[in-house]
Amino acid sequence: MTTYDADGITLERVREYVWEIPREGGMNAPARVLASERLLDEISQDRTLQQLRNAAHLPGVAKYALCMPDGHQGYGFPVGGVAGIDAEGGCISPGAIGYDINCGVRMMKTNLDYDDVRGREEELVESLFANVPSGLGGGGVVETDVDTVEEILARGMDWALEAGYAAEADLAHCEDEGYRPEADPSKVSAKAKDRGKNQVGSLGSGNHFLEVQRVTDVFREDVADAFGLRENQIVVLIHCGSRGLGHQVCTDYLRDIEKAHAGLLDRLPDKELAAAPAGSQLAEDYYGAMCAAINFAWVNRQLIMHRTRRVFERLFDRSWEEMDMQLLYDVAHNIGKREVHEVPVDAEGRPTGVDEAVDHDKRELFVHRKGATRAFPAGRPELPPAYGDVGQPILIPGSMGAGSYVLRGGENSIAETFGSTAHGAGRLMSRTQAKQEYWGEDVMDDLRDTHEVYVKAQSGATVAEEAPGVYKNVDEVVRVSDALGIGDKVARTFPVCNIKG
DNA sequence: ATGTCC
Repeated sequence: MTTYDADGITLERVREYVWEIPREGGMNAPARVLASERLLDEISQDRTLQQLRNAAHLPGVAKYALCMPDGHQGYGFPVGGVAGIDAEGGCISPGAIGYDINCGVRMMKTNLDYDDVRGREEELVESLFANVPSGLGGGGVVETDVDTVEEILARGMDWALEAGYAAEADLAHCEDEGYRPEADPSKVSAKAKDRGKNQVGSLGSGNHFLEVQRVTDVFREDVADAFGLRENQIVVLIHCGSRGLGHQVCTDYLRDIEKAHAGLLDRLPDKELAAAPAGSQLAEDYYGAMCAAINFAWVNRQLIMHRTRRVFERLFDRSWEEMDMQLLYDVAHNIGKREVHEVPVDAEGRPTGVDEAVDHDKRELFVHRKGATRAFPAGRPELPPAYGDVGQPILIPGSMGAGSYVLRGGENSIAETFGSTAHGAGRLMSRTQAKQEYWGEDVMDDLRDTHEVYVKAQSGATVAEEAPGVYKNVDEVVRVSDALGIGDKVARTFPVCNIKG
């Protein structure tokens, strides 16, 4: 058997690009890493593998805990981690969903070509930067009150439609139609709502951005046609989350769960994995609050897209409808969701690790995707009609120097990964290390001079933190996803201009 | 990711 040794953790090679940490000790299931050896070399440099092994200790983990090809260490649970956990006898863990609840990305199409924007990049980047709120702290497209925040939390994209910031088609092209009906705004703290009220329609900071891109390659012509993508087309990618509101929801519930379920926590290898048992009051309350923060993030991205349409209308002197600025899709990167999957079950019929299975059956799970994208294939009823025959669009932001990818949900994703794939290139180094290696102005000069990419940011430090060199090779991440049949390559894009916090 | 410690 081929094995891979990584500082105390031995992985067994199951087949090409599939590595397994066998079940041992307190693990409730094995763990799997989906990666090439080259990516595994990078993944094993930080605490990702330990965190993945720890995640397999969560009660009710079904089949195996997973790490996607872009995985790196996060708070308690890897970014790029996926766990399907029994929604009846298992648990829900905020750290396995992430602080930035429904951090995600959407792509808006246009009927413009690269030639239409060439020579006007600086005008475009200045206008976007002036009109789309970004950076740490407050300031959004809408600055509102707690009552309106509660409406947004309860109704998601439906609020944006009624308030005149969205078209019907925008709702249809979001995961879950931009609305989680289980949202319970009464379970979101006053402090979280207060942080959110002046951040509706704001990018934030860190790796969040708005990028105008051009399509450079099409790999699957039939799928690209169904998605409405073609070479040289201008598209806009928006990456951001639920800002201070979602962060506060995570903070609030981590604190409460640690206290109320200390017994469960004592049996876990890492305090950061704090989890609420399925069926407990805190599990229900956190789920309702998390769904509300998910709704908030969809509205956030919608308002940024709405403002982007206005900027394009002024610059190109046409209506957004005339420029066919339609939403391709909005995908969540950091969410937990009740989904039914076929899983191994034990003699009592409870979801279990793949080794202990006496049977397989459909069970409701809390699917935790943290830095991972849903990747449902053709035929799934959750997909919008336009994508029902080809699979859902998956958006994989790369870096400012490498470009990004559009994939489609692969045939094997349901069986292999609870219907999931990677969410980006994945960091290679910490933000602190990035700021030691790079200087923002130099990164911007280099991108402009060598790639004709125009960047404008609130802070030079943010540009240094997001320099192309801090990311893994996105081509390699996508190659593995495609080879495993969990997310198939459809098209590639390259930046034209980028604004960030 | 994040009013990067109430």
